[in-house]
Amino acid sequence: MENSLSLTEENYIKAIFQIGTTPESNVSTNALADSLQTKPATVSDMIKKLSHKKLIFYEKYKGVTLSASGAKEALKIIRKHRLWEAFLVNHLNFKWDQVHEIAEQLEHIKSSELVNRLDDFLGNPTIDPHGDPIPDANGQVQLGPSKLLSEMTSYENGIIVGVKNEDPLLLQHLDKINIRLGLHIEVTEVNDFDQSMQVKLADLGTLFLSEKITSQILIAKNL
Amino acid sequence: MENSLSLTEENYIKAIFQIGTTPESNVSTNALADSLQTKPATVSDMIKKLSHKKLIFYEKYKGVTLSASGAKEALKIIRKHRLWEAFLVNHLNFKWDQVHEIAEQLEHIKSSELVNRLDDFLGNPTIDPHGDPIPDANGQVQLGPSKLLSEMTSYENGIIVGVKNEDPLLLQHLDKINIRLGLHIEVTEVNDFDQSMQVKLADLGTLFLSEKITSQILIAKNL
DNA sequence: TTAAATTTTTAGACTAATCTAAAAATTAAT
DNA sequence: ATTAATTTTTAGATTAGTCTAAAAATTTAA
Repeated sequence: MENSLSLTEENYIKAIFQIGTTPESNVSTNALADSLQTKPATVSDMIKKLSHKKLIFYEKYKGVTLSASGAKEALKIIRKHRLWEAFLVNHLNFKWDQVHEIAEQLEHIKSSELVNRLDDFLGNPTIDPHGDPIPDANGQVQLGPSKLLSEMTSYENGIIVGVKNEDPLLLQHLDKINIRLGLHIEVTEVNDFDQSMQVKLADLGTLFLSEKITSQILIAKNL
Repeated sequence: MENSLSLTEENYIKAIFQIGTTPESNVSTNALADSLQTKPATVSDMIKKLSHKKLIFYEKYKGVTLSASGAKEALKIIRKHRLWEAFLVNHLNFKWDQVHEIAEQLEHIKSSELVNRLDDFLGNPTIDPHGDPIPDANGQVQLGPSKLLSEMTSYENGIIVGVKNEDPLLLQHLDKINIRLGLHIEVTEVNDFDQSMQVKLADLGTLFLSEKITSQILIAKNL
């Protein structure tokens, strides 16, 4: 139980969470160095440390992924960040573009009691001032209302949260083309004639989908 | 202008401010080590650093005193600490004995905009939940109502904030026995028969005062 | 007023987080 | 399928803050 993270460790965990488009996707050393404004060598060292603490999975030269406990920590930090942003905007009259930097500091304050009371004080909001969802005390995210993939246009993106229809033939087809719940998806192109789509799936590249399929897939806004 | 203090430096400055009963009194290395739960050797090193930054005055083997800029920093930290405590108790329903540890973290958040907006949000309180005064944005402390030294009883203490009477003979006498404004004073004993008092003055030791004198001296609660 | 006790400082070392420069592994390109 | 370019890791140093042990200065007490 004696495992409270340092400020630096928290920042690494959060960055890994935010860079990884899906929980499975590997985050590269360079991407992390860029995001944290530090050098790849530094990241390499820290990765070893976090890996040793079992917060991330790591294979040399292959990037990192959060473990279950790592993801839990990330969600706690994001929860705090977004609750504080809500406080700053809703009660201290900050503009929504002024709160990020301050919330970056406040997110590291350690006291679950404080976070939960703040949550209550704010009326248990589900989204922050930027519209991003606020994880609850258990790390659960209330995803926004989902819509059909077929209703989306180019450049829109989100994560796959469900299928409208349980037809085994459809589900088997989706399995075959590697579409599954939780995947990040972005619409690349929509064909005006038959509404077929070109989409990009995290880590799985480009795919063509007919309207018959896109009209069965539910998408929600990503974290 | 590039002189933002580290968390550790802030804690040293605050401890020096709080241990020194008066702005002039020297704070010893050991007292600081005790207060900060560290070792004298560590304090010795940090003292050199703070001295070099001109936040404190330091003479080897003679303890330290805050400089003007050091005192300003200390007041900023204390202001933040007490404002956050007020927020935690008045708006998040914490009990007054639960807020210190959390405020110890919150006091280090850097944003004067945040502090001032928080101050406004709280209605510009002048005391925190423990009755301690909250410095304003300029570091000015609104001292609580003063009372006569003659109205105090054993163990009560405070700082000398005024004299009721401007009689030169009285003032000269006070000068002679080293009593002056700003000094911390504690009542050691009160004589039931003639109301004369034994008092302890910061750094000046014990003194006997007749009721004629104690009834002229105004005391306010110390910081 | 000299000796003993205490306080403070110095010396040398350790850890966490960082850096630069160079080596090693992977990926891309001819 | 080699070579070139890129990415990642290692090696060796650096800084802030800390420690222990020992030396030096100050204070207290016989």
